[in-house]
Amino acid sequence: MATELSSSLAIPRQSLTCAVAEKLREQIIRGEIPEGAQLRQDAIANQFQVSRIPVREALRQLDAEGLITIVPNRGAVVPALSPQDVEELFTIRALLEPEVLKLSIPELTEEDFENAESILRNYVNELRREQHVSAWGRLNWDFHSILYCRANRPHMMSIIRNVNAKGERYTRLQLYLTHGMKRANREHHEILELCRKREVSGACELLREHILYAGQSLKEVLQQRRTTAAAPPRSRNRNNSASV
Amino acid sequence: MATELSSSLAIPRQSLTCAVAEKLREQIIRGEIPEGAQLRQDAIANQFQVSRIPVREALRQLDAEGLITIVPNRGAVVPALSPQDVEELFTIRALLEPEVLKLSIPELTEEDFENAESILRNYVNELRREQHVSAWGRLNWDFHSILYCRANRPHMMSIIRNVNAKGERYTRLQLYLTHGMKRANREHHEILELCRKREVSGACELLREHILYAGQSLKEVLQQRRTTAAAPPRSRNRNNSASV
DNA sequence: GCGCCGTATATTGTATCCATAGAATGTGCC
DNA sequence: GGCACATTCTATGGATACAATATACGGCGC
Repeated sequence: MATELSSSLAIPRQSLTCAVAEKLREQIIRGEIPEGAQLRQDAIANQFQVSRIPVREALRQLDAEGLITIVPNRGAVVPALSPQDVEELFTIRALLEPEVLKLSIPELTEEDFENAESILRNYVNELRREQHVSAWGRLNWDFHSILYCRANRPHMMSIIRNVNAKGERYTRLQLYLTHGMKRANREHHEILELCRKREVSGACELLREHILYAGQSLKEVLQQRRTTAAAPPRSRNRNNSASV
Repeated sequence: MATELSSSLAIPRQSLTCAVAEKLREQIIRGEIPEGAQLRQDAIANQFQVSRIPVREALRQLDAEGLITIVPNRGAVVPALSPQDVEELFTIRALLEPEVLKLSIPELTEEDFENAESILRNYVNELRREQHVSAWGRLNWDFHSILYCRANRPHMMSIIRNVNAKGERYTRLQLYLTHGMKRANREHHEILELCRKREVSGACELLREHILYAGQSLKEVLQQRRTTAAAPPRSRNRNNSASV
C-alpha cells in the first residue's frame, strides 16, 4: 500500500536525510526508542553508517514534526506525553478525521473497499500473535488512511498523519492493555460497512465515537499507570512493560 | 512584541538554525520571498553570515512545516498554492479555531480582552497607511491567537499557527485586494464583544463564518487572478506589489 | 554535607573537499 | 534550420576535520 517504489519509473532516490528521518520516525513510533530516550548524533550516525550531517538534518525535521524535542545544547529526546497531551491528540483526530471521511466516502471505489478489507483480515491474523504489537499500529493507520484517501485533501491528510504518528505509541498501548483490539476490529468492520452503503453521517459519527472511545480509555490507562508509578516503590516489581 | 530578549532571565539563546529558520519563515510569510522563488543555500548563508549547515537544517525544518518544498538535488522553493489548497487551509482553520475558541472563552481574562482591543486599535491605525500591508497579517494572527491562548491546547495551537503561516501570504492578499480589512475589523470587534459576554456558541459561529468568508472570497480572487494571469499580458503594469 | 572548580562529553558551528544530478550550453548530424 | 547528443557548469548532498561552547559529572576543599 505504501510501497510506491513499485512503479519502476520515477525513482527520485530520496536523500540520506529523508531515509534517516524515516527510519528514526519508525523506530520512535514502534516504541523501539522509548520515551525520554536521548538521541545521540554519533550513535545514530554510526548505526546507519552515515556522517552526522544527514542525522542532524533528520533530527531537525522530526523536531518540526513534533516527534522529538530538541533542547538547545542538550540534544534531542523523545518526549513523554501527558494524559492531557494524549487526550488532545485524540480530540484533534476526532475533529479532523470524520470531516475527511465525509468528503471521501462518495469517491471511494470498490478497490478501496477490498484493500480495506484485506487490511482487516491481516488485523485479525496479527491479533492472534501478540508478539507483533508494533504491526497493529501500522495496520490501524493503513485502514484509516485508505478510507480517507479519496477526499483529496493533502494538507488535512498531512496533519492527520502527523497527529497519528505522535499518538501511535499510545494507540498500541491502548490496543494492548485494554484488550481494545477486538472492539477496534468490530468498529472497523462496522465503519467499513457504513462506507460501503455510503451512509455518510452514520459512518462519520461512528468513526468519531471510535476515536474518542480509544482516546478516553487510553487516557484512563495512562492516568492509572501514572499514579501507580508515582506510588512508593512497593516491593512489587511487576512485570512492567515500561520499556515497551 | 516578539522581543523576548528583554527579559533578563530564561535566555536559552536559540541556535543559529532556529534563528535562520525564523528569519526565513518571516520573509516567506511576508511575501518578501515570492512564490516559486528558489532558496539558494549559499545565498542565504551569505545573507546571514553563517555557514551552510545551519541553513540546510533550517530549510529541512521549514520543509517539515510545509512552508517550503525541497526537491531532491534541486533545492528548496516556495510553493505556489492553488485555489484548492487555499480553500483547504481555510477549511481547516474553520474547523479547528472555533473549537479552540470554545474552550478558551470561559478562561479569558480582562487582561486578554484589553490586549485584544489594543491590537484592534493598531489594526485601525495600520488600515490608514496601506504601505504596511505585511503588518496586517501579523496583527490578524496576534488577535486570533490571544483569543485562543486560554484553551491550553498546545498541539492544536501548533497546528493552527502552522496553517495560518502557510496561508498568511494569501490572507494579506485578501485583505488588500478585496478591501476586506473593514469587514474583518468589524467582525473582529463583534467576535471580541461576544467573547466578553461569554456567549460561546455565538462567538464560535461568527468566527467560523469569519474564516470561511475570508477563504471563499480569497479563493475567488485567486481564480480570477489566475485566469487574468493566463490571459495575454496587457499593458497594465499596475503599482504591483508582486515583489513585496 | 555543601558549594565550587575542572574535566569529559555532546552539541553547535565552521571550513574544506568531493561526488553527482540537472540544467545550460555547444556541437554535429540529418 | 531543427533536433539529438555530448560537454560543461552550477548547486546540492554528503564526508571529514576541527574549533567553540554548554552541560553533566566527579572531586576537592571548606
